[in-house]
Amino acid sequence: MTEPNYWIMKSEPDAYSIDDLKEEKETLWDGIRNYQARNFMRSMNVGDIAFFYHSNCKPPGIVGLMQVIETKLTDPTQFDNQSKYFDQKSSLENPRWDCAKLKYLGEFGEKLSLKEMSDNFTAEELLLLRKGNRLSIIPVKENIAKRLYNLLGSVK
DNA sequence: GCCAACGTTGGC
DNA sequence: GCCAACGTTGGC
Repeated sequence: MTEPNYWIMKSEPDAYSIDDLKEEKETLWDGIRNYQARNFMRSMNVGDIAFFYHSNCKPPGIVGLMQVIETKLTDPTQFDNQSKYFDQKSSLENPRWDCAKLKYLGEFGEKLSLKEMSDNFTAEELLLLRKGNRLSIIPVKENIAKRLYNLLGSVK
């Protein structure tokens, strides 16, 4: 077994929160409509670890941990014209968007807020962790993941 | 509401 | 391919 890759995956808790995932146990991470984020998701492997980040809330920060359990799945919402993620330019023969399936691993005792992250990482590292706000999926190097673990403690 | 830091679109 | 205009994300 090779070492897992680490990721930060963002979601607005109003749309989908760690509590939702805890209840469902696993979820299809669909609705990604940014090519760079999609490509990151395509490079995920089963067994990879993802930090669940709550965005657009007070305070924003990392709240829990997930694991990739399935990859290279077609995102069904692109074909659903009732969905806000419907993509007219995508076709069944040549789907444009795909997604991964994630399972719940646990919740951290305390949220690691963006403020605390900025206190513990250099500006350059923080930029990598946030990608200028725009990406909902971000790769995390192993040494950074270890430091996040140290700040977060273990999941419950 | 403001702003930074992008991505996307479309005319040329 | 260039570039202006516009859209999006998300913190503050």
